[in-house]
Order: sequence, then C-alpha cells, then structure tokens
Amino acid sequence: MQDDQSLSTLSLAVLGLISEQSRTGYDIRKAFATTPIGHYCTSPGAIYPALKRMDACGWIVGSTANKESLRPKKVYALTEAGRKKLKQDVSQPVTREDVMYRMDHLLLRFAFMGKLVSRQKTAKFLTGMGAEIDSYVASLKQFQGEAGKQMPLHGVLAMENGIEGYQAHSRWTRRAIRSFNR
Amino acid sequence: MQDDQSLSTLSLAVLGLISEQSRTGYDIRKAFATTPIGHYCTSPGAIYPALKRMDACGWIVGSTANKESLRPKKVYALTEAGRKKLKQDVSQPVTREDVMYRMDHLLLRFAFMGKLVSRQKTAKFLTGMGAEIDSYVASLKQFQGEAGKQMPLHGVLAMENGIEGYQAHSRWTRRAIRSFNR
DNA sequence: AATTTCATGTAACCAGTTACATGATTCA
DNA sequence: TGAATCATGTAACTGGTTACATGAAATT
Repeated sequence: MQDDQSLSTLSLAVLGLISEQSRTGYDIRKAFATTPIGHYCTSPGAIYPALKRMDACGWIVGSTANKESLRPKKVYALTEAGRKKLKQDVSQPVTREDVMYRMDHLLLRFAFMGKLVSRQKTAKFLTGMGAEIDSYVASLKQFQGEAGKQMPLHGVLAMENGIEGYQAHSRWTRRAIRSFNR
Repeated sequence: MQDDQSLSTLSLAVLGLISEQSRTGYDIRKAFATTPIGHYCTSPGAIYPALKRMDACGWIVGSTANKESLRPKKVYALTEAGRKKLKQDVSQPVTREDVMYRMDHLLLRFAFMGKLVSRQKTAKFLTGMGAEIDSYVASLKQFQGEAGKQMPLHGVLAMENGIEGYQAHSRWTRRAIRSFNR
C-alpha cells in the first residue's frame, strides 16, 4: 500500500471508522458485522493485516492496553497523516470509472466526509457525482438504443436494471444536495 | 478454481459470453470494453489466465487457428461440462448475501440465464431475488429506525441511498417477472 | 511510413479468503 | 461448568492488477 495510491474499499472503511473514534480490530469487525457499512470481510485475516499496513504507513497508531496480558488489546487512533490521507482520498473528483464500478466506494467516501470537508465541498462532491451518473445513464441509454434491438430479452432487462439503479442514485444525489444547501 | 466452488464474477462473465458464442480472449476483452457487461478488467493479465483455468477445468476448449503462425488465434467454445457448470451456477437459490454484496453477480446470472433455464425457472429466480431484496430492505429500515437517530447526517443519507437503490431493484424485479409471465 | 487494431501472453506483486490457533472474560 | 463473547493473530492460497513483451494485419 503506497502512500500515493487510493485506498482500497476495505482500507477506506477501516480508516473511516477509526476517524470517527479510536477502535480495536475487534470493534471494526463488529461494526462490519452489525451495521450496513460495506459488509465485506468480517474475517480477522483481512482486518488485522490491513491495520498493520496502515500502521506501517503512519496513518494510525496502536496503543496497547493490558501490556502484561498474553493477548494485549490494541486500540488504534487516527494520526494527523491518516486524517490527511483520508481527507485527500474522499476529496478526489468523481470520475466516470468511480460511477461505473466503484459506487460502494463512492458512498463510503461520502459517508466519512462529514468531519473532514466543508458543507460546500460535500455539496460539490454530490454535484459531481450526480453529473457523472447522469452522463453515464445517458451513455447507457444510447447503447440501449443502438444495440438493444438485437439483444435478447434477458440482456435488455439487465440493462434496464442497471439504468434504473443509477437513476435512483441520481435522484438521491439531488435530494442530498438540497439537504446540504438547506 | 475448484469444480464445486461458485464462479467468480469475472469467470461468470467470461463463461457466459462464451456460452452465447465461441470467442477468443480478445473478443472477450472487446466485449468488456465496449458493452456495459461487468466492465472490470479489460486487461489481458486477468482474462487469459482465467481462460486457461477454465480450459483446465474442462468447461471450455480452445481450438487453435493459424497453427503455423507465431501468435495463433485461440477460439474458445463451451463444453457440455461448462454448460452444466454455468447452468448450475446461475440456478443457485438467491441468498441474502447475494443481495447484500453480489448484486452485480446476480444480474450477470440473470443475463446469461436465457438459453440455460426455462422461463418458469427464471421467473422463480426473480421472485426469490425480489423476496430477498424486500426482506433486506426491511432490515435496513429497521436499522434505520433504531440507530438512525444517533447517526450523523452523512450516515443517514448514505443509508437512504442504499435503501433507495435496493427499492429500485425490487421494482425492476416485479416488472421483469411480469414480462416473463406475459 | 506510421498508426491503429487485432491478438496472445508472462511476471511480480498484493489484497482478500479460508482455515487454523490461542486464550481471557462474562454470563447463564 | 460450559457456552458465548471478547480479542488477536498467522499461513497457505488464489485471483486480479499493473506493467511488460511481442508481432501481424489493416488502415490512414
């Protein structure tokens, strides 16, 4: 995990959770298991190595409680570098690629923006996201118009599913912007 | 890739495309790059090894054209075992986990069902999918009701986005079922 | 003559999955 | 006292990413 690369979805989720409050690996696993936050790997084999990597990068620091015990509990806190990294990651402009295959990542970015960027910046993020979604929907509809005729029913329906999902995201975006301008 | 494991999304997409018609690795890359079919890796580093693995499993066979040339073109065709494997994979019951984090995989399964299972089975798949989505939406709303009050605006909005996306999928499911009963 | 498209691959790397391993504390 | 929960890790594996490498055929 290089410093300049963008965070994986798992790393983003972990770093975001720690940015809200200091947490142990177990706390994070519990959050993944019990809340609708990107519920991937609740497995220790993903989370503990990720924590280790981010510690090595200097984005989080682990303070060990119960040092004398055999299994000391490690509470990770966000560092200033970590806050910077997270802020930088969530602040990237929204690209077509984000919309095409990283919507979950995009929503995580939004979810953790609260304490990191201004309301204006958040509104701008949502505007950019809405614009990219709308432009992508337009291209999907164009494809539908061109290739749709010779596509089998299943393909046509699957495309409609995709378009309608994105349209729902687009509507949400507009509503969210209003709630930030209010 | 064991024979009994379920296909990765990439493998499903590749196998599905080959099930429609025999294709070369390049054809598949082109399909990923130019159609809205799960547009992941258009990179040869993912597709050629995947083809090799599926060939080794006996799901596809490559017939080499231009044998005398330095870079012979390999056209892959679906085998009977491959057709069985694909049919088995798309026919699995829809689980909560599929809905929670494999919606794209689910839609791919639907998209390739056309030539593999009966209209009744397809309608049943859609019914199951709709039921799982609705039940998941219900649980999300319950979470929203319980934890929503103490959640920050960003979290609340992100949850709404998720719920509305799933509701769009649910509406689509009902419409798709109608089009299969018609 | 140069560029694009067709066409297939490998090698190093890395993150996530699965399975295993260990042990303390709390609660019924 | 036994089960559930708290708590942290490692090891082997595997699939996908990035970058590299090659060269023919078609188009401009």
